[in-house]
Amino acid sequence: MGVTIKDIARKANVSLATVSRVINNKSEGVGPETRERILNIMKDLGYYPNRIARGLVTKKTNILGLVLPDISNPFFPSLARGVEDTANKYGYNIILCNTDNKTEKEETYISVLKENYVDGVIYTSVIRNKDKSIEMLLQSKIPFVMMDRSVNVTDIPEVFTDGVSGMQQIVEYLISNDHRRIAYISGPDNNSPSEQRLEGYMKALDHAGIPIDHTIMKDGDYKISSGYQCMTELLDKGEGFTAVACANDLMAVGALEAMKERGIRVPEDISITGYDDIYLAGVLTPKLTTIAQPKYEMGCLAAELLIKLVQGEEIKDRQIILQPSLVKRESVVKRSDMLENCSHR
Amino acid sequence: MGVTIKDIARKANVSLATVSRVINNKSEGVGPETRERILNIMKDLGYYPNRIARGLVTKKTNILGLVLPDISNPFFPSLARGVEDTANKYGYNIILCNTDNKTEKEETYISVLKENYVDGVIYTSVIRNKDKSIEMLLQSKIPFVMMDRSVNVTDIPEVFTDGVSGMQQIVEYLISNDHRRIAYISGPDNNSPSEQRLEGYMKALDHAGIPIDHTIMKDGDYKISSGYQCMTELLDKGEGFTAVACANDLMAVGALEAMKERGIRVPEDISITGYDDIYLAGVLTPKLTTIAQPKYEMGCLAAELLIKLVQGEEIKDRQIILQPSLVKRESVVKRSDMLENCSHR
DNA sequence: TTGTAGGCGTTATCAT
DNA sequence: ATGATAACGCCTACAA
Repeated sequence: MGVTIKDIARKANVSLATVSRVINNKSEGVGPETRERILNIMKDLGYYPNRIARGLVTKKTNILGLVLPDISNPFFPSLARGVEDTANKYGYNIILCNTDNKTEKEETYISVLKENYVDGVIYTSVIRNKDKSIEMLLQSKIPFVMMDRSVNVTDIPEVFTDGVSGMQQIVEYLISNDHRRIAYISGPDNNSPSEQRLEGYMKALDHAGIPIDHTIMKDGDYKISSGYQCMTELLDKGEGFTAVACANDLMAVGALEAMKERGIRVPEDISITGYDDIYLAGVLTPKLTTIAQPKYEMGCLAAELLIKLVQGEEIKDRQIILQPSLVKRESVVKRSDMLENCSHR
Repeated sequence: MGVTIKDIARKANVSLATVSRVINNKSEGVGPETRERILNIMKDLGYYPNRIARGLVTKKTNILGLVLPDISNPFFPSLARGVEDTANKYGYNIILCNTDNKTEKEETYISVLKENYVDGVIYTSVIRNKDKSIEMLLQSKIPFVMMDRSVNVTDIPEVFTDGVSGMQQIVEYLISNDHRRIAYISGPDNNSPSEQRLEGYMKALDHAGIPIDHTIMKDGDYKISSGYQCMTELLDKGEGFTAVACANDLMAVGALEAMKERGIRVPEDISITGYDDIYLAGVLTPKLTTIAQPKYEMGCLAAELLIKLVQGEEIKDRQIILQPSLVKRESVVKRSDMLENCSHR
């Protein structure tokens, strides 16, 4: 097939070893002139190393696995881009795997990744503590870092953003705008960010001395449709809330839709907030006030951490927690600025 | 490291060859009982094949390269998901590469992909006809299919959607709504879809006997900011157009923004159309009338085609052209329904 | 500085 | 139905 190290060795009248040395430019192991000659021949013949063969002996493939729920979910592309960019920067490539949050697919992919002898994997999984796929990863000794979701197991490297702080910030912002009855549409209960955000919501209310009212809290699943659904229920049965905090932007979109259909104006009648700051948050009407996560950066940091792990570097912090930030736009208004006598019921 | 074929051979008291046979379950080459025994031992020892070693001899890695401009551009995730899903279905994995439309990055990635001996690549590139990276691909004999963009070189397998038909459809829709002065915000000139769409625009006008007026045509680059910029110019200097067709949704977002700032109402004052039907088209206000491309399907078909190529199947159509479809929403209105005496100047 | 030779884990071609 | 054994392309002691 392609030209191999052998071809160029023959043509240069040297041994395979010598060629190999110049390929991996071992500092001083070859005479400057032979090196030159070999380099030229390599260029002439259009030689490029066979990473497969190399991998077989070095046990390194320079490939990283990136397993996440769904690349077509607007939240993940930035993360993926971040890991790809930094992986590339360090000479690694990434294999993309979509799991749809299905444990089964996760396990299958982890297996495949192992078979491919990837050097490491970046993992965004539904798993809670020690799940099977984590166990597989652990015992296979392949380095990995959890991204975006925490598994709450010490010693497992992870990078994610502080969800309780994020949600707390935005709910406190709502409170500082004089809202007291703040409804909540949560995410699914199978992942840590969702849990953290709920905790942040409760913490904010607690700090402000506002009692938790479960009648204005709904369980969503991060999808637009569930935002719509939850908002509808809230509108039908919720008692006099003036604002609603959503666990992600997508659900806010659905909620917005539900309100629009009923002629409820945002933020004049009800204020709403999202979470994630995906790209559509800024183009909605009204533009959505939300919490921005440093997505791209998270991807970069996860990759960086993983690569250090792979290369056996000594690292102090195996847990990187990023801080989210509030981005104020148009969907929240002070309670005193709300339309006076509006009843949305 | 891991347990190898050798370990299990020893434990089963058979030769490597026999084990290999059961691994690749060669139909009948092993006695049913030995097969059974070997299978069990494999399970016991937690054996999984080393694809690297296998690849070295078979020259097959079961890995496909997916090179596209930018996974964080809302247009691509669906495509990527499509190829990943079908690749996975056939037992392939994909390596993701982001090129940012930079020729240099494209070439680098093609090289890397070659070094990794991927079995094939799916390529979304800026290249026009025979560019260097295509040349590399061609001479390296690795199967590839162009996706989303056509290179206009016969014999190169490609799957894309018919851009002239798409734009023609939507402009004709505008015309059927009695619009005669239809502005156009084009895409960058370095890719075929952009060219095709422009052609579709002109064709539609031509069929309707409407003269092309370059004063209401602007060159954008597919980004939100350029939609904003072009619309601003149009508003400043364009003469009495009642509708504007954008070469993609993102630019329509920018254009919408520009109009909103000036208090121009859409579609009451001006109708607008997008192209691509990305996620946000349906959540804008007004909801954007646009052309939908079967993105996910395109990814699937591209992968399917590539895999056939890889597996040496005989294929009749090396070019798959998908048909886009008009999705009518709220951003276009009949000219007679426009606000009477409005002047947006 | 350079060459020899063994081995990485599998598959594949012969034999047996 | 099985077993030797030679590749596959490269790296790496160990020699020279």
